[in-house]
Amino acid sequence: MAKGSGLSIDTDRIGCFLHHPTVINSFPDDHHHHHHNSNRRLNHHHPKLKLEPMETTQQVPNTIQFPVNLNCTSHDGDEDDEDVDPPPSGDRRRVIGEMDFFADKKHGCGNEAAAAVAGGSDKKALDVNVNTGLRLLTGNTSTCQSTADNGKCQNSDDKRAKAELAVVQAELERMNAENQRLRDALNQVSSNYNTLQMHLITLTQHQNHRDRDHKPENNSANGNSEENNNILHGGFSGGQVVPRQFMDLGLASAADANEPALSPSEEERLRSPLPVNNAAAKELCDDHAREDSPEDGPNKVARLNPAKNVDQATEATMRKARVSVRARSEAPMISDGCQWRKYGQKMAKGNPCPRAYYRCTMAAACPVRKQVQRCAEDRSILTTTYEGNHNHPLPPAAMAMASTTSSAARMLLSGSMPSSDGLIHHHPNFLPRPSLLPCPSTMATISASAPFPTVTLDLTQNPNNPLQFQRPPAQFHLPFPNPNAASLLPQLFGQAVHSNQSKFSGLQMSHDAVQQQNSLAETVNALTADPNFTAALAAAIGSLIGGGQPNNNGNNGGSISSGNNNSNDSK
DNA sequence: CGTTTTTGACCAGCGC
DNA sequence: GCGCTGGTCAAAAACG
Repeated sequence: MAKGSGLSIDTDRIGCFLHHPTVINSFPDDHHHHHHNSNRRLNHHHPKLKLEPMETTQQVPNTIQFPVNLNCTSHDGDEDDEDVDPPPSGDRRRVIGEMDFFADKKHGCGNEAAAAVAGGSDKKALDVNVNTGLRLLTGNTSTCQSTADNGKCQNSDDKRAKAELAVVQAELERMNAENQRLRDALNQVSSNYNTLQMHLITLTQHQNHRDRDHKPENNSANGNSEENNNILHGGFSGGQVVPRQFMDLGLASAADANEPALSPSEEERLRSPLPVNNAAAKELCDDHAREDSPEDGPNKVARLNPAKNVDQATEATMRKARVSVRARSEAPMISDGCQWRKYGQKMAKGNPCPRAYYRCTMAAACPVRKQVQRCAEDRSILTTTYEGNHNHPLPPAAMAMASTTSSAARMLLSGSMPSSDGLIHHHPNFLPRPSLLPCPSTMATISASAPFPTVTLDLTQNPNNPLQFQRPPAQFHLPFPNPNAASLLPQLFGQAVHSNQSKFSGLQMSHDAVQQQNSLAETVNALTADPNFTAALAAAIGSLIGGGQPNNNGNNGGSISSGNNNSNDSK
């Protein structure tokens, strides 16, 4: 409705706006943060991962089948250096050599094999420096070399050596395949670990919340069974902890007190690895929405056209989930690796500093937006609020921030926060890796009372926080002594993500999928591995791991709880 | 000249 | 219904 008063109101605000010296051009054009082209390459061929399978007891018997030593496999010039490092003179090689020896003898051609090794053209096969067993073999080669049939023997042995080389190469391929399978298994285990971790956290929160409530009605037959059902199955959608806002938007849990228990198939889906992409998350949310009886409010629309509008509602909810990052910075905007375009600036109530609105421009229709505003009380504090999920691959520099905010948002959407008091501080016990996250609980706060579910990461409270941005020598903004530190944040994030990617290298996952697999916890791990990186940031992020749903796509952000419940924003 | 920023206007939600 | 506020649009201006 074109409220006629709009003009005067806006004009008034504009007037206010103009009276503040910080308003005009307070966000200069320095925020085109192009991708930091990381030189870090994906560690797709981790030598250790490749070699380990060969050391397993399962591999050794296979080597027995090969008549000739496998030493050449370690020195074959055709090999990928990354695939096979020159192994140390370890037990495996010795074992193989000895096996070769006996294998040759078993075939009754021990001397021939030795001759092939000794007189053969493949000098690589002579590499017996670590192989005592082959030393014995080579010691017998004089017989063949000293005979008149030496040439014939050599010719025959050359062929034999070639054949053996082919066999060895085949074995190498087989081992590579085995490595690949093991990597896949490792990835699967890692993924399952993350999933279980998140489930555990959620269940812990459920339990904690239930203990706090002490609601007698929870003991009722239905409620109890439903709750137990969900807990037993690791469902992360405990109804009691889902903020009403989400329910209204179609994300409510099926475990809501009045809701029937999940169907087996749906339980299975909830049990299985959490959604790793937007589609899956949406699907899951949609499932929930389908089970929810529409409430008044936003779901009125969904009642008219459930399938379509539930999607819309889900999208809306995902978009409204926000993650806010507060950090000290003299710069107008924190570099997060993404490209943003400013589309608006507004004076917000209670804050003389304008709020700038940006949208992601890395893809045509990327719905991600962010708001940037200085804190009224302390203008050295910059609050950046992310909202929405990226619909495009992210550069490494942006992946970590996106993953972080997405995880935080998904924690909100997964219902892993209480609904009653509206504002909670994450308890350290909820953190998967408490030792890594010695943060004050106030570093990460969740607001469910605000119009939009909001997570706030406060990076300003730790006095030792390296993210205390120094006055920038240039445009940006980071807390590192290095004048170029400004660019380190995204790179560090990117590095963290990279190191995660390496874990999934064998899965041939898409860029998105990799991101999706990356848990926030892993990100924190990687971050904390960097001694220069802020423990406070890790702590803040880690405090969100609880529901952290690794989702590449995701920048979600938010603070500001539109309702401006963030006192520091003081709008 | 294409892209980005600025900024007045518009819209929707909410409270009274 | 009206006023207030947050958020967004879009034409004009600025920028590179």
